Amino acid sequence: MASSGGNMNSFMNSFNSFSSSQFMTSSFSDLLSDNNDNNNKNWGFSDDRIKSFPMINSSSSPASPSSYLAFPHSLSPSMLLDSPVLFNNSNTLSSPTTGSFGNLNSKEGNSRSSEFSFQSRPATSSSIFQSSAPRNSLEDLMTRQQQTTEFSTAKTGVKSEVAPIQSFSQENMPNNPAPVHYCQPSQYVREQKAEDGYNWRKYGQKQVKGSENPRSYYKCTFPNCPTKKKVERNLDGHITEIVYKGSHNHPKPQSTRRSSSQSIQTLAYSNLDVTNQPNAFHENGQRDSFAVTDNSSASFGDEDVDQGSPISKSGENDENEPEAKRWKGDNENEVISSASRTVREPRIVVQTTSDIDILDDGYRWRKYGQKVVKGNPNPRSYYKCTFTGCPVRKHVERASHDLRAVITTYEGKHNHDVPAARGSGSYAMNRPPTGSNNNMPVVPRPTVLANHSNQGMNFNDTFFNTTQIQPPITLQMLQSSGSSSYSGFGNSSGSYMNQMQHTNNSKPISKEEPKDDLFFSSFLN
DNA sequence: TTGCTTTGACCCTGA
DNA sequence: GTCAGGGTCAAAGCA
Repeated sequence: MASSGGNMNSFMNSFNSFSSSQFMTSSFSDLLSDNNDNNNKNWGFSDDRIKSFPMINSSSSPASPSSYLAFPHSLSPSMLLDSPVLFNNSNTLSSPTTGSFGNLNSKEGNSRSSEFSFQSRPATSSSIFQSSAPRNSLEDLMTRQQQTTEFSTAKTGVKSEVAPIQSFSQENMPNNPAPVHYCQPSQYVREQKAEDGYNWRKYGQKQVKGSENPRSYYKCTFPNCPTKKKVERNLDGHITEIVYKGSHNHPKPQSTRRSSSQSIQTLAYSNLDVTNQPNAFHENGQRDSFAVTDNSSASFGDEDVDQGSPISKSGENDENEPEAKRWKGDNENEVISSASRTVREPRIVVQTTSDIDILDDGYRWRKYGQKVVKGNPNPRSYYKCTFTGCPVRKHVERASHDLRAVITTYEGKHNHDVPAARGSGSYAMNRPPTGSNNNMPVVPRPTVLANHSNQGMNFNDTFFNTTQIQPPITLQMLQSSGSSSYSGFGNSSGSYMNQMQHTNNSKPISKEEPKDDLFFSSFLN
């Protein structure tokens, strides 16, 4: 566990290491295989593994968007669409994470194309689909990985329940020379059905208000499997967004309909989250400056998970939360559950709605109050740790400026270990999004633990000093480089990464005025 | 016959 | 209590 997260430096190094050049020179299969080696423990995100994931090239260049969008000719984005991203990292802040790039295939630039929400998942599967990745590599990968890796969609936004993913169109990517390959709608649809290896049955479709894109609802056809997903397509029939709900309670079916192309292993890049996740803490109470949370890392192979990995189990025993709640992702209770070891200090976590489910700290909480606090029209839910005698409390509220962002504040520290039911040590690190199996799509999402200096302090009587910000990155943010703290993905200033810097900063950061630069810098150091 | 999609209606939840 | 919106149900149709 300790290693799973690694420290901030290692993380950043990983990022740096994962320069575009490296990525470009490494075959996709190689990357996957490497990840596979550790998938049981680190889900591909342990220290070195991170290198395999081109999150953001911190130092060099604002990552050209193109680098994230290029796909091998043989690999159509559609193949990736349904894949439940697996980054199961456990604490995935899943979501919004997704940083998925929807509509990559949309040349016309449909309505969705204009929205790019990186949702805190800078490193997306799309990253892996560098044009350099030869088809052979991909096929190899499939063969070797045997469906162990899932690729979050490049073409669509794949997000876990909690993670809203949005589209990422070419036109939104300045200087994007890399061609985006996409298949025709028919092909797209066909492949879309099998790309994640599971069988789905459509049980509904609806026109959602505010969007011209119809939303389709699918259920996993496996008996008693609670997994569902909703898919939004634009008028052209291209998927603009996919949201997975729940987790498969069975191995991926050895479907005969899976053609070689369909069997493409999707590599899920879940949130690269390093948040106040439990994972961030070592057994001895020390915590890394940076930890990759469940959400974050790349979780690989739902099969691995389903077939005995601790992760799958953790997902199943995840409180048996009602699906509906997780699906909506608006129930703060869901937020609570991650495998954190000990809340060493109060902290504030800002994450997107989709993250709610994933913001699981491993402890059990009981809601004891709710109220609207001045300055924020959104109600603040209050929770207490249910462990007898444990003084820890936390409250959760949505940011007034962005409903997708949830601010979680911890008070005090646990005087006990993480409830066994919540998972074992590995669980802490690899635990999939709440209630979900590892197959939940999660996007890598870097998160940083803030305030090392506070370590060891007794926060029992006080609320927080640290802030963790994991705001969703939207196209708007990207486009408004000047005014937005999230502006410009790949832009050294004001990017999502910048936000990450915050949490690493030793001094408290107000949520109102995130120090983006600092946040970003932390990854570079 | 089986399995899947379509689609209008119903249910639930929140404002 | 009412309304609106999202999610789900289930009958009908299709392949």
